[in-house]
Amino acid sequence: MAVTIKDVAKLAAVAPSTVSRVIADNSRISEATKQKVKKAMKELGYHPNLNARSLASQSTQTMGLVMPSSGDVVFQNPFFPTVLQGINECAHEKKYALHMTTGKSDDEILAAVVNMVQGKRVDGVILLNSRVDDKVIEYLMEREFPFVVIGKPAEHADEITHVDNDNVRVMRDATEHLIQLGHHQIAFIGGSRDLMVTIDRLSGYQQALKNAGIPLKDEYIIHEEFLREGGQEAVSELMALEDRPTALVVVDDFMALGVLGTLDELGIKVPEEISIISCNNVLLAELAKPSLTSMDINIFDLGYQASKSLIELIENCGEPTKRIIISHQLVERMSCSELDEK
Amino acid sequence: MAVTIKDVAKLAAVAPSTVSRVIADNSRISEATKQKVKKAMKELGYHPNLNARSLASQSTQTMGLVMPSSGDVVFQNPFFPTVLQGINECAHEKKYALHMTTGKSDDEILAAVVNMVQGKRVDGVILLNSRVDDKVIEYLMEREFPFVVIGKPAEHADEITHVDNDNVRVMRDATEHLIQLGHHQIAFIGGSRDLMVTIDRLSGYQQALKNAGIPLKDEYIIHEEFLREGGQEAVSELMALEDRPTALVVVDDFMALGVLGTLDELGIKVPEEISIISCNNVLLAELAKPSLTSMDINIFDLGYQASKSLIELIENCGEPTKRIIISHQLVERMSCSELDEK
DNA sequence: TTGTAAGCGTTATCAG
DNA sequence: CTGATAACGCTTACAA
Repeated sequence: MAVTIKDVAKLAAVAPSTVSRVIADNSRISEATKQKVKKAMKELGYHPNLNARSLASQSTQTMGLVMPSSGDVVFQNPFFPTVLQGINECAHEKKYALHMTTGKSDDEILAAVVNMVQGKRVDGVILLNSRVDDKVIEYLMEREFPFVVIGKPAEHADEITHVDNDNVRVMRDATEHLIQLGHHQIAFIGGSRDLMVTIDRLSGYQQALKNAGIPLKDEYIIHEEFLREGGQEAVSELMALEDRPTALVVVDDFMALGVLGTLDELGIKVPEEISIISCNNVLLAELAKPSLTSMDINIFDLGYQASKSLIELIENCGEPTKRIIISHQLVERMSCSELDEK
Repeated sequence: MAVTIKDVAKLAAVAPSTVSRVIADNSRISEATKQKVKKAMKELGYHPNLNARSLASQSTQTMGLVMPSSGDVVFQNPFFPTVLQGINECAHEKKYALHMTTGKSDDEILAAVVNMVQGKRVDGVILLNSRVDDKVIEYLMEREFPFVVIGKPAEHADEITHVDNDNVRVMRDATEHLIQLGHHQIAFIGGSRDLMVTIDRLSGYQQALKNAGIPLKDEYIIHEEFLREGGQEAVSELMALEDRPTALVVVDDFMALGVLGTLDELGIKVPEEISIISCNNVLLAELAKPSLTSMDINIFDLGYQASKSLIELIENCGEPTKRIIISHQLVERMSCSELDEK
């Protein structure tokens, strides 16, 4: 049995409650006893039992992280380590710990969330992925449990605190970059249609074309079920079109890497024959060959701000629901070139 | 205040302890009351308070994960999501939850570990990276706290339960594959010299050459400080050698991707002019261009077994320390070719 | 088979 | 400023 607050109290010849006050750094306590108690704590190597504390204080100083289903390929995306880093940094500053949850299926994840919420293991929750028809969101809203989502929630977006990029602008900016380089035939490659990112980015792409007076073509819009097999064919078909695109906007670096591979197999040179711009700017973008011009969406900040907002939500109960937008910027590399034919 | 065991007891007209027994699925309890209690629980939407339970039972059903320092580039390696997936799967089967820890510095991480261990937030710990002179290991050993490490611990390897690949063989097999393809001039590209993986894999490389009667050359051994800047030059120098290697073994797919990039800039074709084989076989290997022949080290299993061993360690106190070796196998893709010059 | 009651290690509410 | 003492919600002997 470990050393408890009582042991410390005994050694310091004070009451347990006094020790507790010293730990909490309570104002009304004489410097003398404070030192005495601290000395006793050091001497015994005291460390508070957090379960007991949580039980008594009804707070855990812990936040729950809900990852996407681990079976999902998205899970492999380097997006997550980075966002985690941001979350952790802010959590650490505010002395919060992290409790994690994944699962093979959505039901499994929901069960885990219920368990950590009702089990009082966490004070709030960060959702790292929002999907259409999300049971977890539904559950948390119903219980009025503090949570924030990273990305835009598919439903009730204005009742839910979330941190996101302005994905419409992200993609509009990306597309405009291509347009400025002289491209008119620009195709869009996105992921699953019921991801909000995809939806927003698609609309940004469409806006940019519209603004530039370039007609939209259905054949220029592809939704691969995220990398792998399917993508290959889709890209091949795209390149087989007689008015083959001269440029591609891709919603994700990881996906762009796959596209790059397919293009290579088809013997199409990037950026000489076709330009590619993608989004997120993960480490991969730099390593790809050619290195990818990508829209940096400041993933770290996404995590940091989410963490920060959650803590605010937890600590000041009346906190209004917020929508926090993280900035983005173009990072030019080698995958785009000017179109100078005619 | 949420619904407690007492509320259930009252509704079911039994004692709180009876409810507790039903939850624990205690044997000595009549089917009648069991049903009665279960009904009451359902009716009230009862969910146990895990902090209270942990406090009373001195067990948390939670394991702590210690990630590498988040500043570290290693953190970005797709290795982690996969290993996490494995850990989670087994944890889930055994009804364990996951508590996570990262930090910017080693001290920060150690502090977080101390906090979760002494704070009794976890029953055991999995270390996802072992470094030389690891304070965390030192701490855990001293306290005799259950933990397992993924990878080989730098010190006390035979007193520490760990799950690892046979990295010497992994790299020996990789190198032999190249030798079978007719290569004699094979260079080694590894990461930080004080990572056990690097050390083991280097020695596997050396063994393979020795066995084949191929002389070792110092100029053929490179330790990039993991991708980025440094690596570029190192590879360039390597390729500037007059007896330039015809093949490369690389310790990590991510790193290999960087090498591929550099090679491309130098205008050297893979696999025509040089063959590359790497290790780990993460999703990336498939996506690279050319796709990478890689040694699959079954990362998922690494995580799964670590999780399993930790739980054994926690649940049966007398458990002997174990060393678990996960198998590996060659996955051939497009980055290696037969050497047929003369 | 079930109930009673004593912890588990804190915090929090009163008094003093 | 400090000390009792009652929660917090559950488990677990020990009785019955």
